[in-house]
Amino acid sequence: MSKRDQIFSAALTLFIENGFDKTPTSAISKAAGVATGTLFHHFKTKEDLINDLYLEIKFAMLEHLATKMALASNLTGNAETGLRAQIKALWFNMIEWVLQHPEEYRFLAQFGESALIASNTHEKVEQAFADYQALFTQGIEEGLLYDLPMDLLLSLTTSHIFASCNYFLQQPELWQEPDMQRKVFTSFWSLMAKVK
Amino acid sequence: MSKRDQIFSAALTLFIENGFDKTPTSAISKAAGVATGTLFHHFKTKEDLINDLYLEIKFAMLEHLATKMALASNLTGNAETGLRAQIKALWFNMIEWVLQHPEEYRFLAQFGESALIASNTHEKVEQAFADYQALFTQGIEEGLLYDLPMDLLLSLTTSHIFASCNYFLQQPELWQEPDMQRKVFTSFWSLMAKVK
DNA sequence: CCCAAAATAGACTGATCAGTCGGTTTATAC
DNA sequence: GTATAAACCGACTGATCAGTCTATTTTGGG
Repeated sequence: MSKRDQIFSAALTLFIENGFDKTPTSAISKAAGVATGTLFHHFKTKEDLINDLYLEIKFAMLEHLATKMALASNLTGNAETGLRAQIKALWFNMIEWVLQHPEEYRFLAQFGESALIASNTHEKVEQAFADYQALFTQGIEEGLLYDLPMDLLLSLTTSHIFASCNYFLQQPELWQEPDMQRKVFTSFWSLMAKVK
Repeated sequence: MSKRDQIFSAALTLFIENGFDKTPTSAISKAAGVATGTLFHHFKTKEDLINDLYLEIKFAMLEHLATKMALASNLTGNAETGLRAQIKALWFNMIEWVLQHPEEYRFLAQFGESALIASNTHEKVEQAFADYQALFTQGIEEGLLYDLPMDLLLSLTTSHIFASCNYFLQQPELWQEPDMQRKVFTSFWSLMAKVK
C-alpha cells in the first residue's frame, strides 16, 4: 500500500470516528505511519485531502457497479434485459457494495452533505454517474415510471437506497433473511414505477 | 427576541453557510450583536450550542406538526379519518414546514448525520417523534403497509420526504404545479402501502 | 554509476480560537 | 430601597494545529 493510500485509510477511519475538525492532520499522519510533510506533499491542504478521499470512494463504488453490471449483461448475453431487471441489478449491487464497505459508506453519509465537499467535487461525481441516469430517462419516456422531474426521481431512488443501507448496516443479518430483499425491492420499485 | 434567540439565529445562518468548524464563536457573537461572554453564559460550549440548536429546530417542527394535525382532525370532527389520510397529512405538513423554513431544513440536512450531534440529542428527538411512529405500527398490523421492520419503514418514508424537500427547496415553483403534489404523494404512499 | 526529480521526514511557527475571568448592568424579590 | 441573582460585557490567554521549510532518502532514466 502506497503512503498515499495509507493516508487515505487512516483519514477515513479518523474522520468518521471523530469528525473532520476533531481530527488533526498530526493524528492522521501518525496513524498512517507517515510524517506531516509527506501528508502535505500529497495533498495541498486538509480540505483537499477530504475532497480527494470523497472522490476516491465515489469512484470505487462506481467501478464496482460498472464491473457487476457488465458482468450481469454478459451472463444473459444481452444488455437489454428489461429496464426493471437493470434497475434491480443497480439497486442490488449498490447495497451489496455498501454492506461490504461500511466505513466508506459512513464517510459518504456523514460528509456528503457537509460544506466540506466542494461543489466542484460534487460536479465530478455527478458526471461520472450520468450513465445510470439514462436508465431512468428511458423509463420515464416509455411511460413505465412516474412522470416526475428527472432530478427528483433520482433523488427519491438514491435516498431509498441510502435509507436501506443505513438500516442493514446496523442489522446485517436481516438483509439475508428470506424474502427481505424481495420486499425491500418491491418498496423501491413501487416508489417509481406506475405498475407493480 | 431574547439574546439567546439572537445567538440561535446567527449561529443557524453561519453554520449552514460556512460549516461548524469554519464558524468561530466570535463570528457568532458578533453577528448576534452580543459579547463572547454572553454566548458562553447561555451555552457551556460551542458543541452545546449546536446540539441545543438542533433540538430547538426539531421541536419547532414537531410543534408545527402537532398543531396542524390536531387542526385537521378537528375539522373532520374525527381523529380516525383513515390511516392513509393521516399519513398524507403528516407528509404534507412536513414538506410545507420545510418549504417555509429553508434554513432550518438545511441545518438539519447538513448536521443531522454529523458526529457533532450527540447520541443523547438524537435520543431526545426520537422520543418526541414516537407518537407518529404509532401510525405506521398500526398500518403494518392492519396489513395495509408492507411487512417491513418498523425502523426500516420509518427510515424509508422520512428519507423520501427529505429527498422531496431537497428538490422543492431548489425549485419551489414546481411544488405548486398542478398534479405535482398528487404525483409525489403517490410515489410516497406506494413505497410503503401494499395497494395503490 | 550519476544525476535530477519525486518522495519522505519532522521540527517549527504564526495565526486562530474556545473558553475564562473580573467586572458592570439589569431584573427580581422582599 | 436594597439585596441578590441572573444576564451581560469584552479583553485576554493557553493550547492547538494547518501548513512551511530545510534537509535527507529513494527512485528511475540514461
